[in-house]
Amino acid sequence: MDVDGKSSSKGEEEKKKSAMVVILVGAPGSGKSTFCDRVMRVSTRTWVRICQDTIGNGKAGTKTQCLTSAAAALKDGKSVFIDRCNLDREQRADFVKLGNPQVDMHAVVLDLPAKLCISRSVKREGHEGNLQGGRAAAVVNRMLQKKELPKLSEGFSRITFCQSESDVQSAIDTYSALGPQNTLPSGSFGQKNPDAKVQLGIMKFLKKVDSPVNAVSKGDSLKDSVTTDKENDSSSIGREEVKGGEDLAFCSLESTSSFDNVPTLAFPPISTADFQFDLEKASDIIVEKVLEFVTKLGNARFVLVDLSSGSKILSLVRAKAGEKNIDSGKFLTFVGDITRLYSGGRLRCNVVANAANWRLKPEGGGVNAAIFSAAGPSLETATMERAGSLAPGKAVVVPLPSTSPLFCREGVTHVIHVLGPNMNPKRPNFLNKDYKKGCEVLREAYSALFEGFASIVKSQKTFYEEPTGKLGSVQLVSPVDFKIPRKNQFSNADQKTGATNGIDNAQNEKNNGSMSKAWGAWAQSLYRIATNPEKHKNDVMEISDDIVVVNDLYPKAKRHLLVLARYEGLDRLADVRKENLQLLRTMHDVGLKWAEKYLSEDKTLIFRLGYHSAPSMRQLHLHVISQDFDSKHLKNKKHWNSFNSAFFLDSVDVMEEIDKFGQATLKDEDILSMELRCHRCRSAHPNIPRLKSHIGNCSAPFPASLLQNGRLLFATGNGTNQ
DNA sequence: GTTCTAGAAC
DNA sequence: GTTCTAGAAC
Repeated sequence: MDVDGKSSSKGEEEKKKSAMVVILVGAPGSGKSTFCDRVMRVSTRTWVRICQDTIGNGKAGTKTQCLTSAAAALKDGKSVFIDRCNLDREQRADFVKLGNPQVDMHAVVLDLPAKLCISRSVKREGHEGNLQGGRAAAVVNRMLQKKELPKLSEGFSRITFCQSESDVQSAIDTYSALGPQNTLPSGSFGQKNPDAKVQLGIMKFLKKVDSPVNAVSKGDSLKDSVTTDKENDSSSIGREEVKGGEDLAFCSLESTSSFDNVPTLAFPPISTADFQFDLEKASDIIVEKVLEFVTKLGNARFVLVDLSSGSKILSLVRAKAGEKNIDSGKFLTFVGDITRLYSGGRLRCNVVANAANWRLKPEGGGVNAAIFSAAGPSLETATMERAGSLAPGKAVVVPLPSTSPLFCREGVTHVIHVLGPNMNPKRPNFLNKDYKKGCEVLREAYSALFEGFASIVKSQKTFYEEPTGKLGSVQLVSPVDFKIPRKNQFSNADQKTGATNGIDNAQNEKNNGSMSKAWGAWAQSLYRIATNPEKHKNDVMEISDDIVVVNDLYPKAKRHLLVLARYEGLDRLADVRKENLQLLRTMHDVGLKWAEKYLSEDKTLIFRLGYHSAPSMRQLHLHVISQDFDSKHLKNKKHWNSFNSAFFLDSVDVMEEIDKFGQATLKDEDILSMELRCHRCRSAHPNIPRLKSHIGNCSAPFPASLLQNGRLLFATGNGTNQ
């Protein structure tokens, strides 16, 4: 195609305008080629992947060859991926020069853990760059040492940082969704602030913005929504930032305002749309209930959201809230798409309410369909794990999986499904104009919704509050309420009716039900101790608001104790997110304290603190276990390997991983059937009795990896040369 | 998580 | 014959 002529046609002008260069930045094994492949497989845009490893007739070529090919592809109006490491500024500079006012210059940084890149590089066969085997580790390490993360000032209009697999996935989604004419907002997205003193869970998701294709009009969300001074402030800041561009482009703006860290519930008006509930009555109830809970909850915000800018219910509520003098910093009304509050409106809401249907299914339209669609299929799965259906007036809290786009993009950690009364004869549970009953149910629904939100706020207390420091004062066996009180579902069946806290019982039942990963009755004992430690006075060694310490009932070593987390919903490590980091630190500190106590009593002991990748017993628990494994209860392969394979995750590593990536990498249960190896000298043994007799005698030093980073604890003066 | 036990491995 | 594992039941 000849595009050399200056007088290009209008069509070509358009085409050229939307071309872009995406420079991948990442070590070997970071997934650059996969990234390109996956985007190119589904994209409707024409992409050319320039790969230095293959550009020389299938073999490695030169940088100049890459530049020439890239320039040629751009001339053709094609978009280009530069698939080479590009780890330092100098390497990138020549490619950045390919950009011009018609060509967007982007960088996508695959900044994944070195460990992961190395293991991928080592494993891969037939890799185009032929970087395989043991050499890979050295190469990757060397390259990462001179890594220089790209900056907008190098000439990029957009940089996307990916620091976890889920970051990579959302970047792939973003680029895949780009049609031939679409552009992406400018700015730097996804880079975590390395200097942040307190790592807040919400930070993870802030700076990712989807392709604007489906974005709601920013004008609407910013202009019409504002009812409070604070909101006015933040929106005017927002508008300044976006001047000159249609899309939001917050360039690595990490807000330090405490306002952004206030737990916030976004909720749609319940029952007023399809369920045809009277707007006057509904607005009275909303204001009444908000007033009640604003007072109750203290540090939390409520946002009533409606999509249409002329929303009658919103203006009614606004007027009535004004009359009642509701603190405008705690309650606001907002016009916009409830599934895009952050990306579309700069409003951070960690909890979103869904006007659900009784089946808790995505079907129908309105808010329900929109939320299920925006959250992706994982919401449906997570919902079904909690409840199968919902009665009018009830709510169910569903933690949103971190893979959900609503989590990644909008920062939503929980969805609360709520079902209100129905005044529409064509819908189930029609109340036939019975507004006495209707108002009752609507009040109940808002109470249930706000109680659900309150329970989340409470469970994330450590996240929203300043860390309170070490657990100095240990309470000895005094009754302490569980973080989220709930009925004892195991012993008292007739309590199942009449939800005392308004939250539908279905969510409790399902926790324990027949879902894929259900906990058997035998797996509940730790959960029960964490819930009611005062009922287990004989077993409990320490209680605080956050933890309970017990001896393992079947210790697998001379000393083996468990630090239980007293948080509802944290059944195992898989449930742990960044907002629980402080809890992990507390558990670790408590574990250390006990290990030190025992070390002072017996200097031959060595301790290790860690978690099982997939525990058998419900309720997050930290094992504090001495490394003698001298116990009659250690009987089989599973016992041994659960403490002496990668299945056992050291507490120090878990905390680091949660801090960096927001979740821990868990090992599959398969590795529990691995061969039996001594944890010191790594010798293999045919069966448990032979292994046990070996470890009774083996005094070889521990493997180097265990001697690092404080994974093993020795008595002071006992050195680390064990 | 443990206990029990059939049957494989020795 | 004895030892040991692994799967089912709880």
